[in-house]
Amino acid sequence: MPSVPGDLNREKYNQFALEEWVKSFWENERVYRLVKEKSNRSSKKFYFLDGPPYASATSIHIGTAWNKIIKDVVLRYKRMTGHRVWDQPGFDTHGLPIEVKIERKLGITSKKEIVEKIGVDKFIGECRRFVDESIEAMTKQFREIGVFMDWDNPYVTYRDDYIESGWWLIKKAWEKGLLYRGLQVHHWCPRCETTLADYEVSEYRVLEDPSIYVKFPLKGRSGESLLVWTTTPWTLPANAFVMASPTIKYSRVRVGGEVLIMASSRVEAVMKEAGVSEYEILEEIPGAELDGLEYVHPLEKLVDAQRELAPYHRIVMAPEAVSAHEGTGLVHSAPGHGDIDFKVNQEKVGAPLISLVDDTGKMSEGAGKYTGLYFRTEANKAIVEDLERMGALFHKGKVRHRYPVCWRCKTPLVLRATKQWFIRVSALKTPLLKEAKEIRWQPDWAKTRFVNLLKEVRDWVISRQRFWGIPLPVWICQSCNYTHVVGSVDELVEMGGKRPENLHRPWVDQVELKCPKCGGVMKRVPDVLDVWFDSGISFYASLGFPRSRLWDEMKPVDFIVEGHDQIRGWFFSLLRSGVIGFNSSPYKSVMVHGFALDEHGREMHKSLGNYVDFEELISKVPRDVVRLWVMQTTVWEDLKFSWKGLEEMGRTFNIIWNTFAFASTYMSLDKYDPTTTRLESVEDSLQPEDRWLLSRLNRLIKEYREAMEDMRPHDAARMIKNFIVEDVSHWYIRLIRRRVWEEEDTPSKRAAYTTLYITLRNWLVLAAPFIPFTSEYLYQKLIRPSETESPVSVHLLDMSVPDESRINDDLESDMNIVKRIVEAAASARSSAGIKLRRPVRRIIVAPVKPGVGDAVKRLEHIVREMANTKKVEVVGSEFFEQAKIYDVEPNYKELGPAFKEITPKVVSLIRDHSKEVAETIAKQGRYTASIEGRDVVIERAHVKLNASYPEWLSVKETDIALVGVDTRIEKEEMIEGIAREIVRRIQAMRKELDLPVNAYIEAWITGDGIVVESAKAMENYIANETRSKTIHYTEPPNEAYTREWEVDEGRVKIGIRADSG
RNA sequence: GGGCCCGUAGCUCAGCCAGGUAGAGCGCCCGGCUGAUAACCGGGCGGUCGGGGGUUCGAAUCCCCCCGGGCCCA
Repeated sequence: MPSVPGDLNREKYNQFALEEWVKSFWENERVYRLVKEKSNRSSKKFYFLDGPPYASATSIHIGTAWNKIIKDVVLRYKRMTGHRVWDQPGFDTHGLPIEVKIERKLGITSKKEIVEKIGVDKFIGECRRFVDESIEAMTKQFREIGVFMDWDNPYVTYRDDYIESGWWLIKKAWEKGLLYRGLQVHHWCPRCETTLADYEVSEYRVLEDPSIYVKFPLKGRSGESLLVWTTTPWTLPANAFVMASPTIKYSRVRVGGEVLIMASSRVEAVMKEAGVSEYEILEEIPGAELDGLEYVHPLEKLVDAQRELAPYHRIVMAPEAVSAHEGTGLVHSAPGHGDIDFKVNQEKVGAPLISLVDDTGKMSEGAGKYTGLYFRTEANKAIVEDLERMGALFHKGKVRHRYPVCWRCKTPLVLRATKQWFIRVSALKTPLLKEAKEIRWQPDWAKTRFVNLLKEVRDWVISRQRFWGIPLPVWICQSCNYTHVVGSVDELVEMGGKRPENLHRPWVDQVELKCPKCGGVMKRVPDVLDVWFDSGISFYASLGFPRSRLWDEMKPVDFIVEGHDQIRGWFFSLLRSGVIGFNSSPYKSVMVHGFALDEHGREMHKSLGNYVDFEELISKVPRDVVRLWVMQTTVWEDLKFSWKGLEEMGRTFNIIWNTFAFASTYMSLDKYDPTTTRLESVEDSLQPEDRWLLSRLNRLIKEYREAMEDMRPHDAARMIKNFIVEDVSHWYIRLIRRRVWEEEDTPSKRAAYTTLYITLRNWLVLAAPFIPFTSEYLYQKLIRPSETESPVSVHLLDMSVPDESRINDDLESDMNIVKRIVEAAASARSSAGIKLRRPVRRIIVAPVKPGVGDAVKRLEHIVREMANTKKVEVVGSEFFEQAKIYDVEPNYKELGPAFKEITPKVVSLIRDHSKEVAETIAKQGRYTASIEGRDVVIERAHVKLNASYPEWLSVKETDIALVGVDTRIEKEEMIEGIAREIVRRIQAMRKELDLPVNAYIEAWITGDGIVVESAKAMENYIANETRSKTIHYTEPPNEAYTREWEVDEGRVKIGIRADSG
């Protein structure tokens, strides 16, 4: 078997090039297919369902990339732990946003133009082409960042089989009595000519509207009117009644020759706004007394529809609709144009539901003289003019307020009553709640949010009056109105229809069925489904249910993960569909991720100029760097994008590379073969640091797996990063350097190699889900050449399993202590100005916490090596107490009152005997002396006591120990120190010459006496460290590479030359 | 207006669930180490833990209110 190669040593590190190499490697070796085949042979199923991104972009958002990276990490982990992973990606393809994009592209602005100018068939074709292009572009980018999913077989919601699966659920809802057609007030976009669901009404603009106060004369009370405020004059023609609150006080106010009724709390403000200063409050009356008062509508004669509404013109008690802080406390109600109006009418009035605005926003038949005028502009103007002319206007002003606009085309919306199709989700509240509570949520609060939403669940308007969507499969008989819901294409044929060439409009609209009741012609209702319906059925529709029975085998979905906006969105629509269709939740566990925001925590938008383009990102930052960086942020919290953060992560990759390059360099030099040197065979030679690293490794494997199982991938990501950087690179490799440099093939060196090799190999396996490119590369370069039997790709390995018997808490705790002692020693050396290169005689440790002394004794060799000391002494803290030098200064404030007139003499005494006084007070608390025959007792409080350590002892005090460095350098230490200075310089020169690490040289050393003397005394050491065959103490020849150096003790001239022999 | 989340050093973030002397990395300054070194080690500078109140011997952590940001709703 070949040994570990040294490729990584020779190669210059370039993460971009590395990833390109891996990309072609994966293609050439068909790695994804191999991974998939291995996974398919596993027995435990893992049904992952991809939340389909909306296919309307040519470039993905950073958040979308993060989303897929999370999924990829989880799926890779699951495959490596022996799961049969379902990894089909999906795309959401229908809906208004795409229609609007296509309209723009075609240069049209209305539904009418789609039908008459373009043709629905061509329009649908354009939508489909656009979607296909988007899918292709997005797929390319997902692949680019290393996402291993089945990209050749995504589920796509516009396909006929998917649509057919959708029909199945509508039919199911119908059979359960959950599907109904109803008249309800909803926001409507007059440009898109479709109804919008509540959640689609999400954008508001500040717009100017009229703010008018209208007089509604009371019946039978001449000169007395209700004062009504509105900002939507166009709704006045559809007025049915006026709402007031029984708990508000109202006033009869005399203005000029008439009396107006309004809320008492509003009189002052309204009069001020109207510019009326002369008015008189005649009487205050409780709101309840207004109940039932009848009025005459000022537009009654101009609007046909008012004939139907006139019988309902009275005051209705509706506190839920009335505010005492706005308007007049009397609210005009048009049940066909207001949500709350509709409700109050339904519950308390029962007036006919009349909307006087048509699909395109024009006043409809029934609006009398206003028919044909556009609601917010022309109609408003005409109505206000008429009111003014007939003296029904008390005041006319303007208001700027937030008004809802269409989320796609920004057209101001109109509230109107239309006939729509609903699913009675409100009837499913109990099962929805029950199912939601069975689901495992990460984090916990997502469940809280979800349950809160479910408690307020409302019926779902599923119909849209558009084209690019799943057609509503409802056919109605033109003669007898018999309604039938079709659940499949076969059923169409059974009902006498023809199989359409495509299930979209317009083809499906042409399918006519024969009425089973009367034999008449049945036609499809023209609506399509809300696009949220599409993704909500993906759990079974992506598997081809009900035509395929795969769903029965796979159910339920084991895992889904999306952003927290999807709690209300996809997580909810999936559950809703699951309960409608199968009476149960379709998924078992949910992970929620955050939003990708900009540096300042604001949303990234092209319009805000803070948008980071995906292509730009991966051209600047290597893929794995992006992956590990996004994965280390707490998954359910928002991700603040940061170029600086990415750059920092790039440096981590440099450390990873260096670590593997180190292993590659020395293992190859020593022809280390991991297949012949197993851990068991070096067991007896394992040093404490080796056992420590193996303990850390196995703890890592254990905790990593726990984090992954608990849906905390960010913890796992941080663990692998910290382990390789802190434990392996910063500590272990520093510890084993000496062992690795040994010339001979010692058991200790073998043990170090084996420990390091096992560690790096396992680390690659753990890292593989997160940084698939880098782990693959390092696996190919370091592991596979020697382990020739191992799989083609790192992604075909099984996830590491911890050997818990290797986890040693005591050893890890000892090592932690020793690390801190070494740190303290370094600090003490630093303050004494002694370089680490210079050996010191001894380091003295006085533990202040239990266990410290033992740890230092057990790992003494590490302290010696890392702190560069000949001896480590563990002593009691009295050592430092006794070594302390005390000094005092007189404290006049206390001395004066105590000693009065002899104070100056006491001060002199303290000054003259400061050392003695200080020490005595420090140890005994007081100092006694005699001044002019008088006994004097100097107390602790009489002086300022200072303690310090003597020159020869530099001390660092920590909470676990006092660590002292004996700074007295004898000749022996000096010689050794100088020798190390020389070695260090020869090494630097070797490197400058770019000599191979194992090349031999010849060296010349001349210079000041003590320097050369030291070199001679340490000749063996120097020769060994620098691979010098011979060392001459003469002037170097001309052909040698020569430099002059200065060390503390003098000058030295060094020459080196590669040894030819 | 409501539900949920976030706010810790100049920057990026741990720590909070299970209260016990405020941490890491980056950046800046000084020093050291170095044949894995664009690495690393020591020291220094840097904090009203968003603000206020409460519980407690003790609060970044638990409770209440407020401010700023996010998501979802009204």
